[in-house]
Amino acid sequence: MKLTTRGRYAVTAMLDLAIHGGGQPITLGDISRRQEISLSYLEQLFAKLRRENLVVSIRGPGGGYQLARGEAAIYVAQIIDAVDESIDATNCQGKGDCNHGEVCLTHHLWQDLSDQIHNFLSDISLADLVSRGPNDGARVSGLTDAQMVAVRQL
Amino acid sequence: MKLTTRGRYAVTAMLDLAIHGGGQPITLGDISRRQEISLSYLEQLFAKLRRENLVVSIRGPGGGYQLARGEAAIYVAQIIDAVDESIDATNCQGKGDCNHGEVCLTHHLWQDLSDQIHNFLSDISLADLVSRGPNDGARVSGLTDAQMVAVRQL
DNA sequence: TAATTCCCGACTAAACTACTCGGGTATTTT
DNA sequence: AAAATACCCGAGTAGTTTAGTCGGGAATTA
Repeated sequence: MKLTTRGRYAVTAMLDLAIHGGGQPITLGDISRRQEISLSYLEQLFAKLRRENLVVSIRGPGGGYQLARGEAAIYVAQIIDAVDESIDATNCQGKGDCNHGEVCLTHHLWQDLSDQIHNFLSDISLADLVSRGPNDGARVSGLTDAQMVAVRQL
Repeated sequence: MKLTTRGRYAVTAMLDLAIHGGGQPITLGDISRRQEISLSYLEQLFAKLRRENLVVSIRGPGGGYQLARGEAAIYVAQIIDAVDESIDATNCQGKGDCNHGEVCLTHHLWQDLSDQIHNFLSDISLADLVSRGPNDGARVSGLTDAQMVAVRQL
């Protein structure tokens, strides 16, 4: 799990698609203008998003991109994974052939930590982000109050 | 909040310090050997960790680094923040002077998302990571079972 | 005084980011 | 058919970041 500006661009673009695409295809030119991301860069990002079946493309005039499925079924983690190759956390490449046993200890701990962040982002959908609105704060919808309390205490 | 290999190095090194430093100072040479991170690179990381008061240094023979406080009071988010400059999520630099109102919408959404990840990592301490052990899995200690269930369902 | 260890700045190859450029190809409209 | 729209794709690239090296300090201990 890597978390960089590129992932943010992708999430932002997908969010734009979720907000402005009411069943109609949206051109990358529109997204480029609205979000101020270069068109060619968007093309590269959307090539990856398409490969991961997060969007579908329609060519020709009136074409553009659409979400491949409902915005409640597309999760932030999927978007970030699609555009950012994940980093290999172990330097023994998961073979477990570290010289001293304790080295892999920290490797696995980091792996677990990374997994937890991934799980966290795997449950925030585009629909969650859209429904939250721009102004108000730290609430992810789709959670019970009890869950929110637990997360806050985490 | 940025999440890169550099942050992983820092967390790994701090974890090494938590595990091997029983009140005694640990040299960067030891950490370098155990974790296979170059000494000079560690020096750069620890300069930042020291500036953020996460470690204290002792010079001269028998010297080294110690955690600045108990491992239960040092959190993963603090370590990552110390070594990785956080990215500015808005391209209007928080001034809110975006041309079209809807642009800042996605900016703030990302900001909130980033904050949530930060909060998440702000409550995992070195002690949590140490007590989990290397082999077994996805459990962060210090949580009740009810909280774990809630998090899993997130 | 010699060894150890932190401290610090300058430098660098390799990778990554965020683009540009120059072409395609599919589809629709005229 | 021709023109316009829009996706598709690879190559190149300036600037930044990563993960180091190198060389020299300064503090402390034996």
